[in-house]
Amino acid sequence: MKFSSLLSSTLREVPAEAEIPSHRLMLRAGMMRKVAGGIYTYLPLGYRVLRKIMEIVRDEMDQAGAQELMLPIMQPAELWHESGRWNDYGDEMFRIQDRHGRSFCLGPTHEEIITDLVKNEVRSYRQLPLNLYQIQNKYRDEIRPRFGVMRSREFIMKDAYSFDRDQTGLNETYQRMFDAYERLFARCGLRTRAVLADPGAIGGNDTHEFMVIAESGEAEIVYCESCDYAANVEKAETRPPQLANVDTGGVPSVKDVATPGVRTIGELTAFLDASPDRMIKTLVYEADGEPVIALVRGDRELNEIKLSRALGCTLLEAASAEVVEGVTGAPVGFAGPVGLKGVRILADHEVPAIVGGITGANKADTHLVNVVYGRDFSCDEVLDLRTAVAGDPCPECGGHLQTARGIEVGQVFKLGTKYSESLGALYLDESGAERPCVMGCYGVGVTRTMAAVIEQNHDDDGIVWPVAIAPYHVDIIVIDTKSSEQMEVAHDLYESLWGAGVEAILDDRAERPGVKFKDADLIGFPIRVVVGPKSLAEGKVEVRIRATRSDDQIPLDHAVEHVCAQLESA
RNA sequence: CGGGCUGUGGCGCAGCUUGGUCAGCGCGCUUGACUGGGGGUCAAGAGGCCGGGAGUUCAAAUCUCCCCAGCCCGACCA
Repeated sequence: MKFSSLLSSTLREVPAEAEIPSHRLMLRAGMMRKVAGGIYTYLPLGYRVLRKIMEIVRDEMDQAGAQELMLPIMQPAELWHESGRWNDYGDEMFRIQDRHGRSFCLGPTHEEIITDLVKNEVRSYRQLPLNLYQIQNKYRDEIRPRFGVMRSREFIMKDAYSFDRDQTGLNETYQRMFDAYERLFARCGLRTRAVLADPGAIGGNDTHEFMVIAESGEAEIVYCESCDYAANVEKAETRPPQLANVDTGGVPSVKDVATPGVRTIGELTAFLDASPDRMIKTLVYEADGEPVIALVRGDRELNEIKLSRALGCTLLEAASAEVVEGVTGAPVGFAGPVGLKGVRILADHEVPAIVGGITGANKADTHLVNVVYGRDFSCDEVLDLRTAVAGDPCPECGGHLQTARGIEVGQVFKLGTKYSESLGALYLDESGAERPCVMGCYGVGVTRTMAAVIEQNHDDDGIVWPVAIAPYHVDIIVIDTKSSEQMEVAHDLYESLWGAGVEAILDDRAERPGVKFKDADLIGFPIRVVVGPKSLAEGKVEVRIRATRSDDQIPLDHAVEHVCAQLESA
């Protein structure tokens, strides 16, 4: 490829909308262009990177025993009605109608389609296990697309679905896919960490997310400094406190305190000069339309995912002011558990350990002090409801938990039989009994992986591509394109490199050297070979490694060999 | 969807408060010259229904209303 004919213009200035390094660099280096919010065109250089990632993914999937196929993007609504997700999936699904008014969606994921396929194709236990995957565009109408390709409305995803005879089979498949994911991301040049996660809307039980630790990550994870425990904060468990050590015997009886206009924990802390860990934060929610109350210690955050799992509800939202007033009889800001009737109350396991608590009195401008769990109020359930924070004890080993931000590049799920049962993916076992397939599903965000690689591999000058997914391995820069000698040497080198299996691009543009150097750094080719008068006078070319910025003068007849060796060792 | 903000040549922006030399700057692009090892210099150019519509006015990029698009902060998720 000659640079002069490549469709790629680098930008000197950063487009205003780009916030994070990967987004800025993908635009500046001419990897992609925005078409609309969360929708991008991939230019030739960017698409070469994506193709390489996809090839690595294919290779690992094939080795893990998965078979590639291609499912439709446009999917009939009927299948989604069968699984119940036409309604459950909500506004995030793009829905369209054909000329007859029949409803379809643009696939946000493909459990329905694949399960329907297996239902029709698989009859016998002899056909199992089966692991099927595809690499395709996915469509999700994100509330807020952002960070370029990190959260976009159209993105490339590898999705795999496994069908096993039983849980044991699924466990084996899951482990095989887990291992394949670790290899696949490593081959892309990423350092990832697998963390426990919440299954969310897709359903199922066990699930791990593959996280790239990065400042710009949207997910927060906790990990233990002493053991292997790592989890998304959505999921991360907290240890219950030692209630045996709690003595509430000496607490005087409950008392009203006038707190005019004091509504928030912060205001209350200041007003009463009391520490927030003595407050009982009382939150009113609506779970599938039913009001419920959740209690956490004043200095803690309620984890809504834990709460909705505990309640088994699909829609959980903070209650409106009217509902709060209806439930508590007081304006927002003065809710408390004492004396509340006719509403389900769930408390975080730290709440019973609060000695002499402070909470709302369910009366305007009034709070209660000296509140004790068991004596002054009770709950329907006491369980883990709060969000884990740095410094918490590890739920596995009791060690110290740390927090970090991560970009989720992949996820593996044990789905179980949710979809095979609702969609009828059944098989006959050895004894002739009909049984549902036990399913797993496995996703890799291909476009997001590309961005994550840039987040982990860039410097002030631009991208530093790992060799495995670089758009080209080598950029050959001709200093003076009017010099026929330099052009000839560069062309020969170009041909020899391709002959040796090295992907080279020849920068034959009539630009000044500085422009070419800047572009080479920005685009991030792993190796740059400069053909210029200085070295050529000694029969040499200059070989520079992007990652280390090290320069070597190499005799012309050793150049190909040297470059190959450098690529090998990188 | 709520809150904050922005839309002016491909990109980054000024102009708007106080309507009238107001169609401007830098980068990029084209042509030529000089240059030639880290985004060079000079000269000459091309390129804009000032996001769209309606209004106010003698006069609108500038004021008013509506709409659209985008960005940031929050509630959803790979």
